[in-house]
Amino acid sequence: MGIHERKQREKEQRKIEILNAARKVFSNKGFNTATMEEIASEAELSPGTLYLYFKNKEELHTTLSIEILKHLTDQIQKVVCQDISVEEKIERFRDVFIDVYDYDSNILINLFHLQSGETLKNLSEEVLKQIKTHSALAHGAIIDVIRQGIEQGIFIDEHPVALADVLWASYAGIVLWVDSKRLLNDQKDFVKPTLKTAFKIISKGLKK
Amino acid sequence: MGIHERKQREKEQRKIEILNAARKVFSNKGFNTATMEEIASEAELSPGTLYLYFKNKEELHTTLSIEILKHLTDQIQKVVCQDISVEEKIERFRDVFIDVYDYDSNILINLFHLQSGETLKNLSEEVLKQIKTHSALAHGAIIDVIRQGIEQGIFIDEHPVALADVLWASYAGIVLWVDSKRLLNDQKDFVKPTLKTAFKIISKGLKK
Amino acid sequence: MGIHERKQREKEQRKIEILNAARKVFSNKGFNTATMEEIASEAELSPGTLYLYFKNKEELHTTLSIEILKHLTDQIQKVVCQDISVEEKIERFRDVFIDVYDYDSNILINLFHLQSGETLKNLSEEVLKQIKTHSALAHGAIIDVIRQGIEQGIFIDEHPVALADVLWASYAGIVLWVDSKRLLNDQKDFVKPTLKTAFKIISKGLKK
Amino acid sequence: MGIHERKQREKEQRKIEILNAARKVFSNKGFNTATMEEIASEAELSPGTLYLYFKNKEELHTTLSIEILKHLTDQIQKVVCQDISVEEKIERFRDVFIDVYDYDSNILINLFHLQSGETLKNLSEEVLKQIKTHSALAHGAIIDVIRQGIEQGIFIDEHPVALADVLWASYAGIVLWVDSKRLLNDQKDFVKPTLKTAFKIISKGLKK
DNA sequence: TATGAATGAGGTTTCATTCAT
DNA sequence: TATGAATGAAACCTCATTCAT
Repeated sequence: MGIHERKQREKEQRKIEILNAARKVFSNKGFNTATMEEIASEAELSPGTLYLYFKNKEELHTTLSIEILKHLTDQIQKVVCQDISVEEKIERFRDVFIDVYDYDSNILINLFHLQSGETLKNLSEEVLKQIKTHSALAHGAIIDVIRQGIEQGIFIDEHPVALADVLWASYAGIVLWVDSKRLLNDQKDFVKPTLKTAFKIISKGLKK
Repeated sequence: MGIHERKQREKEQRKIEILNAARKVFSNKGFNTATMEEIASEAELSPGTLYLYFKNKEELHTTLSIEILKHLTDQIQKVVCQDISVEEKIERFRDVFIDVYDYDSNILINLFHLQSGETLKNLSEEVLKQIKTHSALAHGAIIDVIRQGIEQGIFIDEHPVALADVLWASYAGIVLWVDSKRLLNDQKDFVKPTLKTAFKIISKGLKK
Repeated sequence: MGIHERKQREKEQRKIEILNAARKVFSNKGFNTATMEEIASEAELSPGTLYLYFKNKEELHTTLSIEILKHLTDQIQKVVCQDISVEEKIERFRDVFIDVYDYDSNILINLFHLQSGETLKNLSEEVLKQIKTHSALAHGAIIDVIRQGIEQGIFIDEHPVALADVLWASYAGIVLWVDSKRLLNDQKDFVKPTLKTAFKIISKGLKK
Repeated sequence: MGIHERKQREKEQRKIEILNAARKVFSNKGFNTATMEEIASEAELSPGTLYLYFKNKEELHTTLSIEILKHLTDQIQKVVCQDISVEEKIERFRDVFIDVYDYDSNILINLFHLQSGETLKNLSEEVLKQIKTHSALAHGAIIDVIRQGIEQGIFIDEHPVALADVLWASYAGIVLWVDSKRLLNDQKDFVKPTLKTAFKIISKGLKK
């Protein structure tokens, strides 16, 4: 490995460290309450260093959010390609959400906050476009599966986009909700069971 | 009516005007981006006056949120007392949400934001307690209805609290979701149909 | 005088105080080295207060500069309207410069710095337009007088705009120069004589 | 040539490269707006390297300015030694200014900015002394020529220092002025004619 | 009670300078 | 000698809150 390559890799590593620190602090405090100094301190760097890797606070936050959205989209698209039944795919969607929540619960929270109106208003047009694009991919995948279910006569005969919205939004709502309950009650272990119950109910509701 | 009473009433009236202004601004901008000056201007008052009625920005915001929570709780409790079947009650819950969203969509958005972890972390213990209390009432009402459904053998045999969580969280998630789509796409009219579809699916999923 | 009027006047007064403080500090340190805190301190105000009267540092500085430019333009235009000979008008121009320098030497220094390329680059289009407009008025007045001189066969037969440029630029250069000598040598009293000599030479050079 | 000598020469060469880059950037942006990183990038070096050759940003800038001043002084002194009439010497002064402006217009601009009060205030005592010394040489040369003119009865009978000041300051003012007009109007070609007209006027004004 | 000018703490961001490699 | 990532001090600016009127 050449010296240039090594440096490049170190730089990437540093960027990841900053993103990790930022994810932690943003998740704990939210965009406005989090401070760059706190993120720097969490990353064991000085404030100025953050600006070598990200143009400003907003870009740091958005990079984080888009990264999250990409990750989820990838996982969902993988499910669609699998050679399994429609019902199993819906179950895999559930597993994707639960896996991602397990891996880093902040990921999902952050994503769903991004998609709430309040946050959307402060983003640049260009970033909004990226989010729309990636969201469209994820939802497109879900819609495809639901459409298959309707065509096969398994699911109720509604507009597939509306059904996909319900599916996605319910997941999102449940994740936000159980997370806030976790915070309020300092309990941690009822998230997964609740998610499973939720999915079961919604999947069942989708069927004819 | 004595002069003291009249003064008291005027004071209450002024407080309501401030809350109305604050609700508008907080809903448009979010807690951090909204400024006290903006709220004062919306209420056609000076910034200083706000502090005669509310200790600080946080208290103003929280008063608002609790008021919203109370309103929803009231409506839900009214449903529970009605002499109708379990299934009809679930349908009424849906109508309550839709009515409240119709009356002021920001009310619901605000409430669900309040219940997301981000906002919760910045509240005082005392306020958290109030929120917990009122939430408990609303959820208790929903849980009761679901428990009845289970006892009557109509609903699936799961823990009623989990089912209530799913119900509530799905509603919340769907409201946030459709609201963000509304903001992104400048469309307004698909909120109610989507909500109805969502309720239909979830209610159906609850049944045996 | 009504209470509103009095408040308005106080506000104007405060604005003038800030401009005075700013003029002092900017003249001492230059735009970049001067700090808002220093200006605030000079005005016996807190930093935040400055922003109640001026949008930002740049606007404060530019307000100052345009004020200066306006003042000079006014004085020059008054000379043009007087019923005196061309040669006397040129002499009056000299007196205007000397008077303004006498009244507040920083005024002229600031103005000529504004017109140096370095400063111009950092201004907004709108402000540049204002400067161009006011400059055009002042130069227009000077050009008119010179044109009269040429028409009357008193001045050399060159393009009046070029002659006006020379006149103006020489004044500016001499003011900057003697001011820097004043700073370097801590002498004060050779400014006015030098200015007079300069004007005499240039006026003489203009003549046939 | 020994290895030590060669190294020394390389070092000098590198220093000149840095000065060239710095001249370009300072001229474009001014002292405060220019950044060391930009200068380094222009010189195709890393920021750290600049500090091997110059103690800090200030010293880099001042070295540049003094170099410029030296250059102009050299040219002017050469004129003084020539075996030509007083009037021709004054004309040569004009040519020196025009040549230097032609060679690198930024040189003159930079020099005259250095001599404006704003810049002077931020310099160390030692550097000020150097500037004073070199300025004195240039002005001394000009004063000598003017004194000759007075002694020969060609020039008006004023204090030669004042006349030299007028000459120098007018040159400086005109260069700054036409340069700012060039920037404002994106015209390039009226500098030299204006300078020539200016010199003609001032030279004529100097004569009896 | 109502005002609104003033405050000043605290946040984001820049950039001259350093130092380990 | 050369690098360039990292530093951290210091600047601009905002806005919740106060207080004299």
